[in-house]
Amino acid sequence: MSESNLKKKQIISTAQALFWKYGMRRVSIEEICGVAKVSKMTFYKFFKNKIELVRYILDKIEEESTKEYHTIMSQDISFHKKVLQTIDMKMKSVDKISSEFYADLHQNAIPEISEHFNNISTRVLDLIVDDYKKAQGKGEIRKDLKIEFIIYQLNKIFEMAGDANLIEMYDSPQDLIMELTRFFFYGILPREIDAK
Amino acid sequence: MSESNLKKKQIISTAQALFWKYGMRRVSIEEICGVAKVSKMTFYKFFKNKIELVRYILDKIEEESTKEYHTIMSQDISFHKKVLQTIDMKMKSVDKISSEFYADLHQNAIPEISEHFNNISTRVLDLIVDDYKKAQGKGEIRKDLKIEFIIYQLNKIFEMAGDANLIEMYDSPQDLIMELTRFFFYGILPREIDAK
DNA sequence: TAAAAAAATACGAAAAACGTAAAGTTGTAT
DNA sequence: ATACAACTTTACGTTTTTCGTATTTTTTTA
Repeated sequence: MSESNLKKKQIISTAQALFWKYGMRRVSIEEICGVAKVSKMTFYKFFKNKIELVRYILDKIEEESTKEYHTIMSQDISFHKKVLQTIDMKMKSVDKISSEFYADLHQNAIPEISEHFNNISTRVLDLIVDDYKKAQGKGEIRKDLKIEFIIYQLNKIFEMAGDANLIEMYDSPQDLIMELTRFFFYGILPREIDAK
Repeated sequence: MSESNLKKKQIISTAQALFWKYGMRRVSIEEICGVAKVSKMTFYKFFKNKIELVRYILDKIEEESTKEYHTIMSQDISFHKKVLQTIDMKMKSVDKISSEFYADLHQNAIPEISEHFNNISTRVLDLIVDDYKKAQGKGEIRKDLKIEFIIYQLNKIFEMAGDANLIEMYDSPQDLIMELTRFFFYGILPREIDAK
């Protein structure tokens, strides 16, 4: 009973990571099992097939992402800190939206799933965009930046934070995340403080 | 004779794009033909099989990337401008190194090809890293940034510039590229100039 | 309009992925 | 020690995908 949930979680998290990168069409059940170190039989103990697995993952994402988002944004702290918290929180869980997964859901069109996915992502994104636009209005974000662009960059951070090629450049994944975060805020140019 | 080369180029560039995103294992010949709008027979007119295609692409990359790089860096202009030129030039051709393609070459290990690829990428990267470190020494880049991180971010720019989801946020791909470039240099925070 | 190039169709063979069954392993609680 | 549950391993037949080629039809170009 304690074990069975662990295996299920292994399946889900690796499937999520693989789907994210490659879309679901390109990822086989056998590959998921291989990476998750779970036998095929165990997979079929939990999920009828790949589509059921995707449905499950999407449901999970919907629940988590809306809950997480509201927790962060309802706090009474600066926008800058909220962004940092967003990054920190998302870092712990696997991220929600990837362009590959997204594209696959759109193109392959298992109608029920692709519709479900659209509902989730648009709802969540609308919330975020709204808050960021307010922050931009207050001068907390460069005015000549498109907010949608920022959201996109935020998502990219999580992709990159999981990139093995990048991780191995640093002593720890945490160091990489800090670098990514600083880059997100400041770009590559020296800041006035540094130049001093 | 004029047409045949065009078809070949279509095959190569789409294959390159697909391999880049998904690695070669996940991309079938039929898929390449479909996207490139070329019949399968035409494919086999030019290449014996997938491996031969990959070999051809790698050879092409080696030649192009070293040549391009030297052209840019031998000029007598500021580092900042060289970076802009690098971005501009790479933008025109498909980029060289992608993490997926890279990972696939490493793992699947068709030994001859994977070795060849390693030689190319390390040689090119060493050149770039060297120049960027010099620039950092001169204070043209924030000192607390790892140079390898910058190279990685540069590569990401080209990935993102081809992302359909991002492109459709902007009036033109050029606008997107400019946004990406500004983000690369300045991050999201307001600059002193703007704040004024 | 004839020749060349490419596409479309069709096909058998090979490989990969699917889904299930049965037997073997491991850990664990009694 | 034993019985039980979770999981793995092995094996297998089926379906799907991909491969590579042959043949016919369409398009291009000279």
